Amino acid sequence: MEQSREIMDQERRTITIRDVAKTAGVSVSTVSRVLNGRVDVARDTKNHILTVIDDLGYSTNLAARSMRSQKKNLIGLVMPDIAYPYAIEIMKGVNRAIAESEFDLLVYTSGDVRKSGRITSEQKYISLLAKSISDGVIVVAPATSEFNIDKPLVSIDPVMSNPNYPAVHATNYQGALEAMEYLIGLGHRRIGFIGGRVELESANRRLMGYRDALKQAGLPIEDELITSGDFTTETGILCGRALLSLNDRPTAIFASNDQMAMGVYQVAEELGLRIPDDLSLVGFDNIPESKYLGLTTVDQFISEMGYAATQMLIKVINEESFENQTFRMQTKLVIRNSCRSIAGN
Amino acid sequence: MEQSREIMDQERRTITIRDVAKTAGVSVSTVSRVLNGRVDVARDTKNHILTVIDDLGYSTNLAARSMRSQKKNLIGLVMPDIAYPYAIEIMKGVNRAIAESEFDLLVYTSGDVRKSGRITSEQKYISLLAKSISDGVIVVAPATSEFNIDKPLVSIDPVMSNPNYPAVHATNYQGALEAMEYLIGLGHRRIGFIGGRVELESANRRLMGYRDALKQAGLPIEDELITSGDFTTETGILCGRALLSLNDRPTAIFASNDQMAMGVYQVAEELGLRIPDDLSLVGFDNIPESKYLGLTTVDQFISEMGYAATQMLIKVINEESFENQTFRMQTKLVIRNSCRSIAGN
DNA sequence: GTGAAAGCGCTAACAT
DNA sequence: ATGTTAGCGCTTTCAC
Repeated sequence: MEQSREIMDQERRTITIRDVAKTAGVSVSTVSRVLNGRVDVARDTKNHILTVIDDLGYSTNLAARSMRSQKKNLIGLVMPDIAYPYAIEIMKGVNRAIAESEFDLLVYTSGDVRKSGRITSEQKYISLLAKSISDGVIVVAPATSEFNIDKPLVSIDPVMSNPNYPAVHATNYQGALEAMEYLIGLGHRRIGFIGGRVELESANRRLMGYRDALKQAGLPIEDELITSGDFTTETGILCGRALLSLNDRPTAIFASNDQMAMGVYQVAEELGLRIPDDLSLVGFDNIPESKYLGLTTVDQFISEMGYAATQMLIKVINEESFENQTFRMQTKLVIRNSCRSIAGN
Repeated sequence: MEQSREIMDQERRTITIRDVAKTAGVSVSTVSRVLNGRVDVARDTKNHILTVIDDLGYSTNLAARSMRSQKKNLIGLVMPDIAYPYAIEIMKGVNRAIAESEFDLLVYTSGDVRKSGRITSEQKYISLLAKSISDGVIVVAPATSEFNIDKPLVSIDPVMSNPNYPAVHATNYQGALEAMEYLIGLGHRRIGFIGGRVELESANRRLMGYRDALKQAGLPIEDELITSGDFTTETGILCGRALLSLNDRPTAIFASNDQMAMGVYQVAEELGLRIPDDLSLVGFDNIPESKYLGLTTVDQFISEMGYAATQMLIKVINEESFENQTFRMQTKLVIRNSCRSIAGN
């Protein structure tokens, strides 16, 4: 009985470096040296300690370690939500860069954008939180743009165009412009637009591209053709319905992301409109799903952005330079499903 | 100059609870009390401290906090890789449960299964590592099955069927059996099989389902019809090629996950075989991609498994009971593309 | 209601 | 080559 309780206690308690030291009959620092691969430890001592570590099933307490040492070989990725296609693509790219590196990855999320509001300046909180245990952080489209810069930070698609830290974003304006020029070139005169959340720099630049393309072509900018969603398929449906139920229905729609374009796709189907034939539809983002629908889209190489951001961050970490550089991913129009030409109408 | 250097220094240094205390003219413990929402702090003091915190842009160092306190409101998800469909589905489910809870999520990955081998018992390392900063951990298909149980742990699709911690897995055997019965019911007599990594319990149970279904139907089990991949599309292609180039080509193929089934799909296309008509193809997992190909598949509700695992973990954390329960997700055959019936041949 | 002091598990000087 | 010691930033008794 005595013994079994002893075992219970032993099982419950966390095994620390001190337990290892005691069992091995050495000091804590020697164990620490072995743990951190220092060379100044006798072979025998080292082997013995390794055995004890294995026997006891000891493993480092990351929290304690990161409090003391600088290099953690860990990169943090902070996202408000990890379940939408954009986030997933980012993660794929980050993941690839991580796999090629000596770093491991810690993705931090509160699971839902809306939950972020709970605690005052949650965004700041989670960012710092991740920083406290990692060597640097990648932040995706943060709600706030202010950070305590005591650790390297790279931002993907930041709210502001010139933040005071390195950033990666796509050539949103250029991409939208090209998409519009493509549609206009096909003869479209009434082109609907579905925008994204207005507080985002990227969303605004896509809208600017839409407007400028029309202007350049000498076409009118009509308010009824400009709708706005929040990048989800649901709002794509809503906006699609609004646009397609106009008296003078647009002959083409440019959605500022693919998820919303997919919503339009659905609405068009409901209304009996076939997508390349009855309505020209272009999206933005090129998420995997859009391939299956044959969507024409502006590829901003999301996963490459994640990859680039990670590489930038690693570079900054290793060189300890906080240089404020911006990487612009070139967008590209992917015509999978050539839109209907109505030239001559 | 003096001043600017001072500012620099200030910017670089991390702002700690002591800075807040000093600025606010109170003790560290009072600040800590406010931070943790204790009630025994005077309103005025509290408000003042809150202001200072905001001014200084202070935020808690997670590492330090988790060293001292028990409740961290953080759940860890440990995965070898986060970029393949299965992992993504798990994450979606976990994410949903997290969004509904008071917990936040920390996903830990080394980015690549292969990298895991680098450090001795890396798997144990990362698991403990995540545990040291979270209240509990969800582990997905770990290479090893031993863990130090000092924190709640739930495993999804563990290697062993009866681990000594709560686990979630699908009814793999039953699912495979049903898929096979479906194909056999359509009259198929030569059904190819593509298995998964043999060290995984789930893969073996799917193979057992295949074998038993054949046995029950009085059909021979032929070695040349049984191939094995590693759950990637590439190996699906390899196995598909092998099976479809047999002299006596199978009329149906059951792949033990959808990614491999997609590989077969590709091979079939290359060979000019149309999928429902010339070859019956069933997968397993029901990842989003399979919807677009119209794949018939065994749905194991992956994301629900992530959801269930998270809920189980939260329950265990809150009740502090380490009960060893197993949750079995019922699989379901999803016939999207009814396979060719050859009854009567 | 608030402060002083003890430590969580670890690493990094500084000793020896 | 190894041990001793001083903290990292925080929470938590225990005093007052």
